[in-house]
Amino acid sequence: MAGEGRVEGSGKSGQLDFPRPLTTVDVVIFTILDDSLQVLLMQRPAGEGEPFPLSLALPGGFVDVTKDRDLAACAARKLREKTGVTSPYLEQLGSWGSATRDPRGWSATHAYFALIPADASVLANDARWFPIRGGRLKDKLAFDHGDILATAIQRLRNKVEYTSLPAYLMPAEFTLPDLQRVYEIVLDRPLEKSAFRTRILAADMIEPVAKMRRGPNRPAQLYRLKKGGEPVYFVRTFNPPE
Amino acid sequence: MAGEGRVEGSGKSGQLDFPRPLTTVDVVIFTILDDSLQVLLMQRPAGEGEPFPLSLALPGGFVDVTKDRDLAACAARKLREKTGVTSPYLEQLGSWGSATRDPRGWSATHAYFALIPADASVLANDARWFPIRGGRLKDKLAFDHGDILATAIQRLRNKVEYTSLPAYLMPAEFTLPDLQRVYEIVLDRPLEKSAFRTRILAADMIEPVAKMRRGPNRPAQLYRLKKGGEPVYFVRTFNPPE
DNA sequence: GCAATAGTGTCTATCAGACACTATTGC
DNA sequence: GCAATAGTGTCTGATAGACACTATTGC
Repeated sequence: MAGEGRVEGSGKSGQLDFPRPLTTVDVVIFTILDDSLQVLLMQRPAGEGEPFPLSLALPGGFVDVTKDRDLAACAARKLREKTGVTSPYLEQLGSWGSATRDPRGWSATHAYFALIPADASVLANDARWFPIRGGRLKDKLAFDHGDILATAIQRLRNKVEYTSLPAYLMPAEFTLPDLQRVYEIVLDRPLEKSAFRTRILAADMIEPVAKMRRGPNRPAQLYRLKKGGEPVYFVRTFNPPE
Repeated sequence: MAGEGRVEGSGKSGQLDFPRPLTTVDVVIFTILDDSLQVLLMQRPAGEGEPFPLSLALPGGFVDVTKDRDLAACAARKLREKTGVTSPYLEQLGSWGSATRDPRGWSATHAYFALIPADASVLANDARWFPIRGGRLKDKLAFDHGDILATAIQRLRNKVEYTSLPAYLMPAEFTLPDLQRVYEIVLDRPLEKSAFRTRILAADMIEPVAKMRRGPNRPAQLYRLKKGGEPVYFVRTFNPPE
């Protein structure tokens, strides 16, 4: 079998002379597009010996020990290569490793999840957005990427209940109803306008700009994210369960 | 230098013919002992070529691709080898990987954290409990284990605000004041007795056993964890911040 | 004026915090 | 009775939910 993963004997130290698992990084990249939550997926290559040829998969790949200083840099590089985005919200999601998840051998992936505004990205040729409907993706994914994506969706939904994360999905300027709509898309349920506004404004995370969005109705105040970038944690979730 | 980490050429597939990072798993094991939160640490071996000889470190080590089916099994094995505990609360904490964290080369560790009752453990010879005072450990640790431990403490404290995690630190039978004391130790602040009892009982996570703890005062009802094992999430944290 | 959306106010329910109060044991 | 700890009740404050109400635009 190809790629046994035993390191070259070092002579001196027997310590390191044993098979090493493969090490990869995958990134779950979310955005809001067409009024729904979408995730960036790629098609696997079709080359000889490639696992899951032509299947859909999360963007990711092997850690390059010559290019990547650390795991977060590796994830940021993959995000940049696929979307051109350089300063996203990027959070570690967890790691998945087992003897069987990759047919090439024992492998472990470090998964990250990123939130970006759709209008800030220029996609690579082999990458496309796929909508998440009803909290799930229709397509099957390569490896255990379906599990990783499900975990990412769950983490996102959970955090949206009590944090300002959706702010990172917004364009530079947005209105409060825009932001509420994004919360509702991610949570897949309507929120109370009054409670929503009170909470967001109390959190002191956004500031008004001297512009209004005009339309066929009353104009809405435009806001932008305050500097700082740290997500805000609310003290209560939006809805007591049941 | 020893342990370059380049895999043996496979001939067929050039894909896998590049250096692989080292892959390890470390476990942050907490318990309550002597009325304080404690973490299990080991002394690093002193052998030739060993990094951080004789320093304190988290229990952990390389993934054994022949013994470990997956990362969680590897973490459970290390916990079992050091404490004898077989069914702890075990949660993934995150992963740390960089070119510089291990002098032997690019390495990535998958960190877990475990909660066990002190009375259920029989420590390995080279392992000892170390108290965490004021939310920190006095000693410096090997590698980046200080960072990992700090993250684990923060995660534990954060989750204790709104979950039933401390229940996994308790012996089989305990009273409500016992449990409250453990919450207070982890959070390092006193809690209101009345609110605490209301919340815990409403969470339906423990059940009374037909016994009381007697002492030089009013006896206290003994409880045990209900079957199921899943931690309970409360809808509000204990204390609104400030 | 009317439709449409932005934004506010008012009432209620829930639950943590504070704290006083009662209960049950050993001595 | 007294000390000590277990356990309960009562009031207040913060905030989400529900929902009605006002505000400002285009047509």
